[in-house]
Amino acid sequence: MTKRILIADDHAFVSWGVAKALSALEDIEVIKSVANGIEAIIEIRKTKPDCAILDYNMPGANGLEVFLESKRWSPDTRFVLLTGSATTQTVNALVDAGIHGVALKDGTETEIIEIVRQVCAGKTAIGPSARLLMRLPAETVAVTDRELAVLQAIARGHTNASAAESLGISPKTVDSHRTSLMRKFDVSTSASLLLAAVKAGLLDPASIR
Amino acid sequence: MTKRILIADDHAFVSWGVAKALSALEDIEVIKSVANGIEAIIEIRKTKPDCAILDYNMPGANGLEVFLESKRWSPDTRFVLLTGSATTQTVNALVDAGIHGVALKDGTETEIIEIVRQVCAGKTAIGPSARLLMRLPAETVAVTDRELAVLQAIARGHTNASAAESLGISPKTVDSHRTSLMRKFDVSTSASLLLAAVKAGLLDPASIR
DNA sequence: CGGCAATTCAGGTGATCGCCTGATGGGCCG
DNA sequence: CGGCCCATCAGGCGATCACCTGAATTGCCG
Repeated sequence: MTKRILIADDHAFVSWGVAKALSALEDIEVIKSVANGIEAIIEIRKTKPDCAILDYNMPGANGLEVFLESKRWSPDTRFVLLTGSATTQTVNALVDAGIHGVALKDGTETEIIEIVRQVCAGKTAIGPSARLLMRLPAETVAVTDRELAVLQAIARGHTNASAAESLGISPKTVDSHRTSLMRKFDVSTSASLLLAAVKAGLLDPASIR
Repeated sequence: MTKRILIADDHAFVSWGVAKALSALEDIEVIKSVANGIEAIIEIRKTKPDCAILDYNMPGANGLEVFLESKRWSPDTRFVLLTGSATTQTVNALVDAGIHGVALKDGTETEIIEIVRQVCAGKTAIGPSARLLMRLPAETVAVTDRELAVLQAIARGHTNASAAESLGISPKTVDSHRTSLMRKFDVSTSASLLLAAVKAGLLDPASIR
């Protein structure tokens, strides 16, 4: 029985290469390639493929969002994350959300093919390189909602006082959260706190402002 | 006459996909694929290909470093940058350095093929998407050597005083440079200064510490 | 129900920052 | 040679930060 596969990746080379690789297999047919998250959700809902290969970084919606939304509309579709820049947090979030397979783009082409096959066969498959990421000293800093809000306010250039105003709370509360964050990240200045947050994947420099 | 091409990319899918695409052409032969910068330099020096396709982000040495080093040993080789995450600064640096072609990975496969063909033919080719990047409001903030040193010190968590000590200058001098930087970046806190520097490509969060 | 964590806020203190003016010397360029 | 920029440093001042203790409220989980 031929498996119908959808590929969602905004990098033409990757989707093209993967499509070529998978098309060479007899029991697999690539029915669609899309280049952004929104389109991926729409197409998965419409075509209900047996398997969807998702990039994480896509315009419109990221891999996690596509996965969560799409599986509501196409519960029988199995999902493989194929990402180039995966952090421990990203992989963990995807696995926690129940994704069926994870592969990194720096793996070999046989690696992803094998993962897709296994996932299509109903198994769960985490690629060796992705598994390595998960084993890493989790370095997971638990940040609460309000702490994150304060973090983003500081990133926008706010002082304690102006951040307080924009969040509608007392400057002292902002101070509390900021101090708490600095303790968690083991830094002693707001400046290096931001850098640490960027490194931890909590802040995206490009998306501020 | 068949062109001998080398591909350097640490993403297996990309190098594999590009190799497949180029191999389909009659007058092109992919003689080698490498996955890191050091290996790229060695192989280019050894094989002296007609054309080398370089990723920017690679372990060992980045695309710019590979280009600068390799052209000394193989002056007749023509170089194409193929990158997924290009900033205005990156592209400009490469073009300034005299690279022959620039293509982004989010382009179509025909785009890169066309660029490689043109570069092999002796022309200079900048892909449409890369050209778009260069047209962007250059947003180039000129930073002096000492300012950059101060910036990195702050990024490492130093205060004015401790940064001064590590640089062997007066705290007041550090203060001057930091103030000057904040003026240039149009921010009013050290924290958002760091974020702005990251956005501008002057700091790499991953490489601090 | 009782502990626990998150969130909120207060008061206080010393260190540091952000920014100002102003000065000195070196290097480059027309 | 006279600007001009860079790097160096000084003094000073008000705002802000970094960090402390302590405390009230809420909601969740066992």
